[in-house]
Formats: sequence, C-alpha cells, structure tokens
Amino acid sequence: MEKRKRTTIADIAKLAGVSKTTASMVLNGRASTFRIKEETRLRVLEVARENHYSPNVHAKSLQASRSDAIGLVIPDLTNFGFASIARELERLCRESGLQLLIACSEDDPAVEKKAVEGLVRRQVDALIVASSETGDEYYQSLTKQLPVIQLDRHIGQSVLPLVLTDAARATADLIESIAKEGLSEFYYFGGQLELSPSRHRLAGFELGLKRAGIETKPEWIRHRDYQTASGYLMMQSLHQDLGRLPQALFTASYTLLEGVLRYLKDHECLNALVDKEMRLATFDNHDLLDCLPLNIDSIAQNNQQLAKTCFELTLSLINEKSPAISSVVLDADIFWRSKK
Amino acid sequence: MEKRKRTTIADIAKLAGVSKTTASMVLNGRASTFRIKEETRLRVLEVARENHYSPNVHAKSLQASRSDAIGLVIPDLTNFGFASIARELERLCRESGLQLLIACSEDDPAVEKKAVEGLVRRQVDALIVASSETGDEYYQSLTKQLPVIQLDRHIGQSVLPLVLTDAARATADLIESIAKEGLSEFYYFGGQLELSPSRHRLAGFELGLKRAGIETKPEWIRHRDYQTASGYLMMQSLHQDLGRLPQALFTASYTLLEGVLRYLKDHECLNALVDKEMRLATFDNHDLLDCLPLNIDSIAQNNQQLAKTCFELTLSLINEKSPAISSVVLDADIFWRSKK
DNA sequence: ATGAAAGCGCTAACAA
DNA sequence: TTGTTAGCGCTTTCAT
Repeated sequence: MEKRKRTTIADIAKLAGVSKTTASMVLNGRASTFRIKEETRLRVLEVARENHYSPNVHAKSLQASRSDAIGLVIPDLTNFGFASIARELERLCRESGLQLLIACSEDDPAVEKKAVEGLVRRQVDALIVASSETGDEYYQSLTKQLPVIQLDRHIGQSVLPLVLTDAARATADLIESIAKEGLSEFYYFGGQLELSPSRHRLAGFELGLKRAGIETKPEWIRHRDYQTASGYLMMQSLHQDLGRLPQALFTASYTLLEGVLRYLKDHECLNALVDKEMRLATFDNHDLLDCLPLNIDSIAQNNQQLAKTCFELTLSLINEKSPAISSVVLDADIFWRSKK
Repeated sequence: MEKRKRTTIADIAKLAGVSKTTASMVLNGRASTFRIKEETRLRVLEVARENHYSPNVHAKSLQASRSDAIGLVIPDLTNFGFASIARELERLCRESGLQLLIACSEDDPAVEKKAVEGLVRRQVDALIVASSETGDEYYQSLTKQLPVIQLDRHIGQSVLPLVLTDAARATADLIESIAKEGLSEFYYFGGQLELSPSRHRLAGFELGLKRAGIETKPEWIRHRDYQTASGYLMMQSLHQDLGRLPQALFTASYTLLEGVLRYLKDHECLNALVDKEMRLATFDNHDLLDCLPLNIDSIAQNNQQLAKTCFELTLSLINEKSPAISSVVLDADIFWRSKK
C-alpha cells in the first residue's frame, strides 16, 4: 500500500510549462476571465486529466476559510425519521458539491457537545442540530463563529433559526377524531418533557380531547424517555394498573409504539388491535404500518420537506443573505388506518 | 452573523508571549518531550482556554497529509441494515477522534462514482464501500492512493480487503428446516443477481432445499431489484400465476418483504400468515418483526460486529501494518418466530 | 496573456 | 528551554 504522492497544481503547471497561477485559473474554469490563450488552456486541461489531478480541499479550505461542508447532529441514525432527514440532506449536499458530516448525540448532551466540537474543529460552514440540550447558551455562543440551525427540536426558547413540524395541530385533529368515536378514556405515553416535541405532542393530545368534550385525567398521561424499553414498561404498568387493556392509547413516538407492540405480542394481546377493541395511534409514521392488520393510525412528519427547507435556509445563512424568514413550521400529515 | 475571525496558534503565542513552536508543542501535549517550563505551559494553556482556541484541521491536514476522516459509501441511509452499520462506524470513529464521512450511492454506479470522488477530494484516509459496482477496476486504481475496504458486498471477484456476512450458510439452515416441515413448493424473491449478496442468498436457498430433499423448480425463483415495489409486483404476479397463495416464500431482503406484506394487506390475505397457511421468511431482520402476529422467520446480519471488524481492519490498513487477515466473513443469526 | 510572491494555520528541522 | 524558518497546496493581488 505505498501511498503515491498526489499530483498538485504545481506539478501540473510544471508539466504544462506554465505558472501555478495560469494552471489555477484554467482548472477553476476561469480561463476566459483572464483571457488565457485557448491553446494553453487545452494543454493544462490535458495534462491535468492525464495525471488524475484532483485539487486538495484542505489547501483550498485553508486559504478560503470555508470547508464546503455542513455538520448535522442527530440523536440516532437508525431512527427512521432522522435517517430520512439525513438521507435527504446528504443528497442535497452531494448534488451541490458539499459534504454533509453526520454525527450522533445518542440523545446525551455530553456526547452532543463532543460531537459538535468535532464538527466545529473541522470548520463546517454551518451546523444543523436536532439537539437534546435544554438550553441554547452553548449554541448561542457558537453562532458567533458559524450559522447554527435548529432542526426538528426547539432548544429551550432559543431564537436561533428553526425548522420543525407543527406536531400539536395534527395530533389534536387525530385525537379529537378518535375520541369522538365514543371513548371514555385515552392514555398517552410520552418521552422527556424537556424536549420541545414532547410538549407539542402532549399539548396537541390535550387539545384534541378538549375539543371532543373529554376532560383529561392526570393518570392518563405517562412519561419516561423515548426508548423502546420505556414503551414496554409503561404498557406493562398500565396493564397492571387497569387489570385490562385501555380503550385507547397514543404513543408520542415510533420507538414507544414498538415497545407497546412488543408487550402486547409477549402477552398475546395483539388481537385486541386486530379486532379494534383497543385503539392505538402514534406520532411518527413507518411504512410497515401500512402492511399490518393492526389498524394503527399515525402522524407523519414531512421529512423530505423538512430537509429541503432546512437546507435552503442553511445555504442562505452561509451566504449571509439574511433570509426573509429564519423560522419555518411545517404541517404534519395524518395517516388513517383504522377507518374505511 | 458577523463571522469572528477564529483564534489561531499565532494569536495564542503572541498573547502568551512565546513563539508559535512553543505554543504548538504545549497544545499538542508534548510539553514534557520538549522540556517546556511548567510555568510557560500553564500560561499557554490558560490563554488558549480563555480564547476558545480550537486548532484548524485543514492546516493540520495540509501539513500532515492526513485528514483523520474515513469515507463510507452505502446505498441508502434509510435501509435499516446500512443505517445500523453507519451508526456503529460513526460511534467508533467519533470515539477515536475521527470523522466518518457518509455518502449514499442510491445503488447507482454513476452516483457512487461521484460520491467516491467527493470523498477522495476530501482526502479521506480510507474508504469503506458497500458497492453497487460489478467490477473493481476503479477501486483497484484508487487503492494506490488510499486503502479501500469492501463492506457487506463483494465487488465482482475483487481481492481488495473485505468484510461481509456468510449469507449462504444461515439461509440454507433456515430453508432446510422450514422445508422439512413437509412442503411441496418454496418460492424465492430476490434482487439483482449481479450483487454478491444476491448470489449467496440464492445459493443458500437452493442448498437448503437440496438438503431437505426437494428439487428446486425454476419457476420458484424470481428476481427483480431490491425495491419495495418489486416485492409487491413479484407477489402480485405470483398470486396471479398460482390463483392462490404459495405454501412458502423467502424474500432476500427486508425491502422485498415489505412489498410482499403490502400486497397481502391490500388483498386482505394477511390472515394466511397469522394462521400459518402460508410460510414467510426473509433475509434481514427488523425489530418490529418481533412485535407482529405474522410468524415471519428472519436472518440477521450482525451489524455491530460487522462495523467493529471493518473499523479495526481499516485502522490497521491506514497505519500500514499489513494486517494478518484482510478478509473476514461473519456468521449470520436465525430468528425463529414461527416455531414454539 | 502570464508569472512571482505572499499568505491561509500548522508542524518540524534546525538554531540558539 | 525557546525561537526562526521553511513548506504543506492553493488562490490572489500585483507586476510585467
């Protein structure tokens, strides 16, 4: 594995019998601007091709103090929603000649900080964060060095640019509609209330019940974190508390739903869903829900739109065109699987 | 958004009243090696902290001609298997102070080439590829510049370092066991035969049947690509061909399984699975399969092990310690859900 | 129409 | 024990 020294612009210049300047101009497609002779231009291009010349981004970044890279921090790459967003952002970056640097926080503020520091040291031109922090002091101070964009999650009351989904509205609509079918109870399993999406989802849930004329009982609302295991545990304790399955349950995330399903499967209760004796709905969508006989309604964020909006906002911040709007809230969609 | 000029080592040196060299030594923790006075060391460190000094990786990379970054090319970030591998590799890199650069090929050789070129321009120290190419000429030529490791997919007959799962063995065991339950037919839906995993999975399938004393009929084997839509279409045409559901079906990927399930759901045939009138098994595992009443057996790659092995191999190649072994084949696990 | 030289931030010889 | 200097590959004035 002998590492061949890469060919540099100096090599090309020498081989083509021109100066570095001329070679640089030609290779950056600005030959006409500098009225380089066509013959010279072709010669340089030819030499470059023959020698597989590829510019060194570090040299370029060093001198331009730009990296043409964007940092993305998300909790977990295997979470389908974040994976979708990451995929879309990666595609947009790739097609614009940028590189997306993805780092995971594992939903741990300490890990998140480490991850961000790594990205900042790599001089990313901007930072997109789905944060697990509750305060934005750190990001606020970072913003002096580079643009920071909040994605999917609002960090405390931060006024940094923000792109997220209006979870409350779709949740309220979904809950109201189900509740009006004539329920006398509706349980809610959620994650950490410190995270902004948790609050919005819960607010939507309570609003939906209210609109359906139902008063929320405190014992209906249960919280842990977004781990699948938490969904399992909450379902277990609910089942024990009641001595039966609940009439209806809303899980605030796909991971929690999975925990609930696992419990039901382990205890051979899935039939209650098939027969619609128990109503189950969830935030977050998953393609597989379409393929199941379980009648689980869901709320889907528009991840593609989220990514696109976020990307465009990021680009405009990088170019210091202070954009018309710096915060965008998108609608979520409801996927009905219990009806019709 | 006024971009503050970042503090450099020269700033630190000046503020601390020392030379750049001294500051550099101290900041790289090599003060003792150069016998820098403790007092000086502390002063430099203090100044650096006060000014939020963070070294510029581009300058460092330029001079060291290393980037402390590793490139990863996978077909799709939302594919659960690849996402798991990416997550694990990202974690390993992060904990070693490296940055993982992830790019997607969308299973298109042209896109893949573009993606790789982008990573190479960024001077990644090594490249890990789950390729959709059928020949390795390109990667073979790249290997003169940097180590290239094949992950999960064998590129043609390439002799480049390789880490993958022995799909054939587990598949054969699974198929044999199911077939011996007394089946007279067993269908197979696969993806592009040009991709090495496809061949291994099919070989395992045929071996399994053979061991069960069943002769494979050509019409049992069907191929398209790994799109979910292809699973749907293959199921549709099979259903029409037979005028009934098959006794047993093996899908060579999770995406194909999803297409099959979607077809069955659309045509209200899922009960056949619940009642075990139709046997369904798949390559690739998914947590949700544990939560369903569908009795779908699956084969799981050990993604964590795959990532770990690949990472270690990569590190040793970067350090030019030619490793003892340059190819690793790992076992897959069978998850039974139809038995017991 | 082309070239020489400086400088981006950093490390490593080599001096002192 | 610390400082001076050159050079990594590139772009960009400023000359010519």
